[in-house]
Amino acid sequence: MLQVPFIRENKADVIARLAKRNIDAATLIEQVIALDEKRRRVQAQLDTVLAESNTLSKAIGGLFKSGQVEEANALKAKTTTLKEQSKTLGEALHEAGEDLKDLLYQIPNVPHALVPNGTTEADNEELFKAGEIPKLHEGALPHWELAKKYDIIDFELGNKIAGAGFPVYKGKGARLQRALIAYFLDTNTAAGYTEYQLPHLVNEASGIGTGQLPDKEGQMYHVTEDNLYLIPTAEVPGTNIFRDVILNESELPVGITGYTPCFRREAGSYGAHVRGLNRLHQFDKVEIIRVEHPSTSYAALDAMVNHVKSILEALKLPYRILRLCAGDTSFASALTYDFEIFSTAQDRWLEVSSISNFETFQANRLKLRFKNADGKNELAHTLNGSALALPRILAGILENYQTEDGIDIPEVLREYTGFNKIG
RNA sequence: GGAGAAAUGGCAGAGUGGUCGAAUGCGGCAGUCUUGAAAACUGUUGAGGGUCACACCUCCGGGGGUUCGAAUCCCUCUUUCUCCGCCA
Repeated sequence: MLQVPFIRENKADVIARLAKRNIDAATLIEQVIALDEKRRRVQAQLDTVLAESNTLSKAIGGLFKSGQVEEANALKAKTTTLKEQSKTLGEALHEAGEDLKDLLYQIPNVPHALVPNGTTEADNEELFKAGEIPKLHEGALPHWELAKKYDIIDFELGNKIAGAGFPVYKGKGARLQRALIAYFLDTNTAAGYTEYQLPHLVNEASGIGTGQLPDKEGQMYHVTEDNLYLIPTAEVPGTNIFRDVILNESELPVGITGYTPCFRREAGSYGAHVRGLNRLHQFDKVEIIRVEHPSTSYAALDAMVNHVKSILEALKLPYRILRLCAGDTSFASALTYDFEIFSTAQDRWLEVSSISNFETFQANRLKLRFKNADGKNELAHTLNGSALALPRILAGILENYQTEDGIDIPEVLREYTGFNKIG
C-alpha cells in the first residue's frame, strides 16, 4: 500500500510511474487525495467537538464534587448536542477512512526506474545467461515421461487422492525432493539467513499484510469454517512475523529462510506448458526473506540475485535472469528479477525463482518500522525470493541430467540423496 | 470438547467511574562521576492523527453499548492461562 503523504507530494510522478503498468491511475489518485483531505477535515471537526466535550465533562465533575448540582445539570444539558455531533462526525471519519483504505488497496506499487516498459512476459528484459545447455541423447524424454519410466512421481495417484496438480513423489523421487530442500536450506543458512518453520495456514490479517488480500483471494485456498488461508508461499507467514513490529535500526538487516509447501488455487490452463511439474496446486519451495533499511534494500536485492545464481551454478543448470517488465511485475513489487532454467527436453525456459523488492509497500500494510537515527519511526523495506522452488528444478534436473541409462544426480546433491543415479 | 480465570506501555505490574496516556520496578537512551567500565546519582523514554511549530484529538486485546465522563460497568468476539477429557 502506498503512503498517502507520498502520493500527495508526488502526484504526477506516481501517476506517470503507474502508467508503466498500463493503468490509468489519475482518477484513483485524485480520489485518494480528495478523500484524504476530507478525512483530515472531518478529523479536525471531530477533535474540536471532543475537546469541547472533554472540557465540559471535567467542569461537570468539578461541580458535582463541590456540590453544585444545579450548575452541573445545566452543563449536562449542553453536552447532548455535542454528543450527537461527535457521533455523526465519528461515523463520517470512519467511513472516510474505510473508503480511503479501499482505494489504496486497489493501487499497485510504483515500479522502480529500472523496470522496463511492457505488458507481457515477452517484454521482460534478459540480463544474464549462463551455463551450458546439454546435448541430450536421441529419444530424450520430458520429465513427466521420465517420472513414469523410473517410477518416481505418480501424477495419477495424486489425481485419485486429491486432484490434478497434487503429485505424489515416491522412492528416489521423494528422496530427491527432500535432498533439494535440505540443500537449499543449508545453502541459505550458510549465507546468513536464519531458518524458520512457519505455519502453513494464515489468518486474514496476514493475507492483507503481504498483499494477497483483499481482491486476490481467488488464488488462495480458503478454509471458510475457520477463516484461514493455505499459504501460496512462505512469504506470507514469513513476512508477517514483522507485522506491527518496530525494530531498532541496529537489528537491521534481518534475513530469514524457510521451507514450506505452497498452495495455489489458480486454475491453470491445459496443455503441454502445464504438464507434469510445470504448474501445480501444491508444490514445495524454500524462500528467503529480508527486512532492510531503505538505503540498503537494492544492494540486498542484488545480493539475493547473486545468491540464487550461485545455487543454480552449483547445480549446473543453464539459467538466465530476467528483469520483469512493468506489466509482468506483481502487484506489490517495485522491481522483480526472475530466474529461469532451460529445460532441454521441453526446449523451453522454466521459472524457478522470483526475487522482489517491495520497498515500503508491504511494510506500510504491515506497520513494519524501525527507529531511525533521528529516533523517528520509519517504514522498513521488505524483500523476498525463492531459493528455490522445487518442482521445476526437479524437472530441470530430470531432463538435463538424463542419459540413456538413467538420471545422474548433480554432484552437490549426492551427499543429501545418498545415491548418484536414478534408474 | 467441559469448567473457571485473565488480557494495561519493551518486560513485570498497580490502577474497579472523574485532573489517568496511566503509579512503581526492570530494561533502553542521555548526562554526572571514572583513565575506561561497573556501581551510584540525575534526567529522559509508547503509538497514531493534527499543526510551520504549539494547541488539540485518539488508543489500556478487537468491536459495540451505558454515562456529562470508562482502563475501570454491560454485551460480544478473539486470544492466553489453570483444571478435566481426548489425542500425534
